[in-house]
Amino acid sequence: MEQRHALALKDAKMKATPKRLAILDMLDAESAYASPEELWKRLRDRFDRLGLPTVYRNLEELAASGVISKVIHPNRQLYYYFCRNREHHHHFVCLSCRKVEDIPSCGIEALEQEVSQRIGGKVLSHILQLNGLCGGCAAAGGTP
Amino acid sequence: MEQRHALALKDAKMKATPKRLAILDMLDAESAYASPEELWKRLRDRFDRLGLPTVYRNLEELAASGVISKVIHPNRQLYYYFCRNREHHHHFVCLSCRKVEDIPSCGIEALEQEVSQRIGGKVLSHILQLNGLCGGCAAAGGTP
DNA sequence: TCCTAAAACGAAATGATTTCCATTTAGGAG
DNA sequence: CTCCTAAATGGAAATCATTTCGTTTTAGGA
Repeated sequence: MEQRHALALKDAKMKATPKRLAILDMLDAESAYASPEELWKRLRDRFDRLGLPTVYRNLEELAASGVISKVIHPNRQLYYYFCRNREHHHHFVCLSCRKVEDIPSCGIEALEQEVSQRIGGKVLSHILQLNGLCGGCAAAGGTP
Repeated sequence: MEQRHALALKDAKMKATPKRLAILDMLDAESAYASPEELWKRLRDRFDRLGLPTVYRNLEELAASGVISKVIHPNRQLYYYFCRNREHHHHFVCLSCRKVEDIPSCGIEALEQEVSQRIGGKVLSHILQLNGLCGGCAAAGGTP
């Protein structure tokens, strides 16, 4: 697995430092999104020195390279998610337990086309995310 | 126009205070999204006293009532937009000049259905927004 | 093995947003 | 029209997630 991540970093032209790999590994081991501080707290005992800014920086760089994805959260804090799916897709995120599920197809390319034409401009990106409660949390009467 | 806004506030069970109405009027006069601080600066000369927290509070309450909408911005700051369109719809926002255009139909209801079924949970909300450059900004070589 | 650009440190700064509580006000009741 | 109360506001201060800074360390190609 580390090998896989090291290669992903090489593709992104980022150095495969131990801390960067550890961050990736930790995110990869979850099916939920995590905040920089949470990851930092969990990684601290694996390194005698690990700065919170390092975690922030790495997560941001990894997201910029497309290795991980950002989650849009109502509280507007930063959360990241490691996603094996390399195809263009979107996410359903559970606001209670933070589980993330892929939404494989979105018909947005067509919409982008149409909107570009109509406004005569250029669509650079789109945001599509479904928020809700996963099966378990809904059954348990969870709240966002 | 103020009458229209006062009614909208009554519908939302919010008092029609002068400042609240002024905030709504100012947003309504724009075809672009605005930040709390920008609105505050522009409204300050119309009131001898106007606190920035009041602007933040009002914008948040108005958005919660659905009278105005929030814009999701890459810089993660708060922006708001007044939208006459009372139907469910989404927005194209120009990252350069901040112009907002409606995207009338989204096929997301179907997607919500499908995802709810698949995960056995509940989709509470969805985010869909197209980011880009409007016709004018794209022609002028604008940057996000 | 060296060298250099990239990465990490951690203390400190930042700055948008929120909180607090005292004061004012809108608007329904009488 | 006048009262009354819940809602709204002011303004200073706090919050706190995130970023910056200058220095030190390190990965990895030469």
